[in-house]
Amino acid sequence: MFPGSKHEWLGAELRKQIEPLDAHTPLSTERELAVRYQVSRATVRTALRGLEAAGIVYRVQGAGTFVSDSTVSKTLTLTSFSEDMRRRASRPDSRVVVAGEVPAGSVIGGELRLSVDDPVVRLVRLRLADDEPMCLETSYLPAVLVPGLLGEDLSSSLYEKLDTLGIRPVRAEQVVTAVTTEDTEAGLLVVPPGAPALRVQRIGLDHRDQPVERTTSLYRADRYDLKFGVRREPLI
Amino acid sequence: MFPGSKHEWLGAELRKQIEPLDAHTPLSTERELAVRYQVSRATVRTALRGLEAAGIVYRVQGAGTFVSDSTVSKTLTLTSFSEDMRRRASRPDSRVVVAGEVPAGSVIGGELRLSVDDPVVRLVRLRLADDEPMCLETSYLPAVLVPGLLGEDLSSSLYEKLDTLGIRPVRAEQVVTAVTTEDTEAGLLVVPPGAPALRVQRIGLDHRDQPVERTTSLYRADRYDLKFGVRREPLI
DNA sequence: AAGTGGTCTAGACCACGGG
DNA sequence: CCGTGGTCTAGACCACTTT
Repeated sequence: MFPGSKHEWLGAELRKQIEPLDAHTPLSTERELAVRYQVSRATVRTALRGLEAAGIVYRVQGAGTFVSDSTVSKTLTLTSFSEDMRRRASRPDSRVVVAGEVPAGSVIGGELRLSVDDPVVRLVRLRLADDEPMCLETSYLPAVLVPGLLGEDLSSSLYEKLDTLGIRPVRAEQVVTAVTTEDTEAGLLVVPPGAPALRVQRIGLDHRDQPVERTTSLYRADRYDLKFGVRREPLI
Repeated sequence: MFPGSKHEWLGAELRKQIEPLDAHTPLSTERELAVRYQVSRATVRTALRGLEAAGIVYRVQGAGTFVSDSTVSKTLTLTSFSEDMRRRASRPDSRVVVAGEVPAGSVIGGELRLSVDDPVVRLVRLRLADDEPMCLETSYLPAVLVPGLLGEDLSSSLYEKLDTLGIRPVRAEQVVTAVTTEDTEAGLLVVPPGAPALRVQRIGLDHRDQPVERTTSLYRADRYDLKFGVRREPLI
């Protein structure tokens, strides 16, 4: 009751109870849960839908709801490098390579829905995990949205800083490609030139579908992979 | 009313109407739609949730529901190579490189939840798009699930064949990495040895969370990228 | 203040799965 | 057959955005 809605609370509660259970263990039925937690069945279903979307349970019509066998990963969600590394039990860090304000230009301007002359903050950072170079990240942000950002310490989480400014990407569109590293990139990542890398280009959008961030991440192929779940039909 | 549920029908209906609209155009309110289509507001919300999950609309509490500006792509769903290529307006084809039955072994056995001695069908195919090599695909399937598969023409869609056998992956767990091609792979893909490639390893699961397929796809980096949308929090 | 989407209820019937 | 999750209804109140 304290923070959010009933279904959110119930979802968190069930999550805790499910944690130690083996895969394919059946949960209580929706009707039982509704009685036990003194909520309507619709609320139970909303909570379960959240767990299903998170890859924690699966449901079979006519049979029941069961604990998922998630060997690989939870459904892909939008995360920052810092969050990602902490989840992998690594210590994230970063070194700022370039930080400054430049005109958007046509490519970045188009993607962030700005004019070519509108100023954007450009930020190139080398991201480290446990002091090892992991990823070279180039971010562009509309300058009007992030006043004073360039005066701050940029070696910690950018997403946390944006959050304090009221900027919260809730959705992103990503394009993933395999590339071989150029000389300067290879030098920064401490790999031989031509070593393979995973290039992830992301446009972050806020709750009104406005672009707030455009980031290209170049990950060392030997130290990074992208794990995620997909569904045949989007969940409804 | 003909094929499925009301919310499915309504979702498809709204989808058609939304198609020509500009991004950020507001839809009718949920209450209006409920009256117009003679359904409850809950049903309208179910339909809209589907469109939201598909990246077609976004909703802002207190303001309304709006057409998404999807420059890149719809949310990632589980698709076969054939579907994927047709969506990219390319003509898919394939050449069978190897097809046979082998013992699962510890790696494949573990992933498909079989014993090391259980037989699996191994299928290596070169996938073409518009007659150009695109991807080298190695699939493993539990042999008991696919009797007679090896006697059929395997150059068309594997997923369609599986479907006729009642095998339908609804979910998959994927791991994407960047690699450089080995000599034999490079030869089949017609790229220089050492050329970059995108490696997608997938375990397909049916509606009961049972593994039914394990496929490794090696895509030419110069001809393929992976586009998808992600959300900060899973949709509920 | 008015209107929007978000949450929640109590009830009903349907489609499917298992004994 | 019975019990399961899936769909649907009609209504209510809340949190939020806009005017």
